[in-house]
Amino acid sequence: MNDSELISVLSRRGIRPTQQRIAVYKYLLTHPEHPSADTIYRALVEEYPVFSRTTIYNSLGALIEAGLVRQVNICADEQRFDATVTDHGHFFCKECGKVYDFGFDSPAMVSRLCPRGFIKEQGDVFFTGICKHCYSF
Amino acid sequence: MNDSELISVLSRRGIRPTQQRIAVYKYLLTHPEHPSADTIYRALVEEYPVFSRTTIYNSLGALIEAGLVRQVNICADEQRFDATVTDHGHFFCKECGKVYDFGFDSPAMVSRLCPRGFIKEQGDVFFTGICKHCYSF
DNA sequence: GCATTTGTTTGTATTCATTACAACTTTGCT
DNA sequence: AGCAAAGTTGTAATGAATACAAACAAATGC
Repeated sequence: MNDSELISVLSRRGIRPTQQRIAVYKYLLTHPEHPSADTIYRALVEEYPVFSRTTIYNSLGALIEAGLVRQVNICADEQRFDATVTDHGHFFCKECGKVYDFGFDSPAMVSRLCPRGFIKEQGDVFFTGICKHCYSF
Repeated sequence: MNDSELISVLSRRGIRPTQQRIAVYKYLLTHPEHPSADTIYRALVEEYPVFSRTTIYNSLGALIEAGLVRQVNICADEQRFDATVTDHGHFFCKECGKVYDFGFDSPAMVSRLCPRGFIKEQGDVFFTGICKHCYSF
């Protein structure tokens, strides 16, 4: 996705396509490893020397509000963020700290877990354990 | 579960059944609404005036290590704790803020979602939305 | 074009959950 | 009893997230 496409995506969602928001969104799109606010900040401050931590949080807030980004509550110590908003699961490796995405064979299955009468807006499946790569040792 | 039963449960899990750990565990067993560390602290300090916040965290850590308690990453701002360790889901109502537990029709279904080669230690299904009671209005 | 207002960014100060640490206490064992 | 190991306590430190006010930019009205 190039910059003009990003601008139109943000505009269509009703938020002003500022340089900072575009940079944050672009970073999330190109780094699907669920970075923390701090990770995003460290990366972007290299590229744009004047970039405030607060702006990271503000931009993430605006993007979440607009439905373009999701918050992932997978680690206890810090929030992680994810530009993939379609239903998918997360696997957190206790060993290497990475968060892996995985799809569902049948997405409807997950919705079927939701109890009757409860209106589901967002669903997440979280697993914690040892990832494929760390288990080899 | 009375105190002597609690003592034997803790002992069997390999942790010393101290008064404080028993108190924390008993609180979680009798309060299934997923309290935070602070909520537990405030409640227990009433009963046992000398009770440190650090002890709450230490006890929770020991109980989690022993597999008797689970950490629930429901809110971004604070950890919640849960003495129900069998696989179950959580529904967070945006309206009333309550966290509902729900079981699965077929628990194996959840494990089947875990990607191949990844060693699952803990699984959690988490829905956000509007609960049955808030939807009625 | 210029002034006004509205929204955004920035940097610093603050909040607050959690952790680190060292002194003290309790428990288990011989 | 006496000793070592484990647990508890309170305070201090950490660090992610938020509040806030000043500076800045962009949109609107004239």
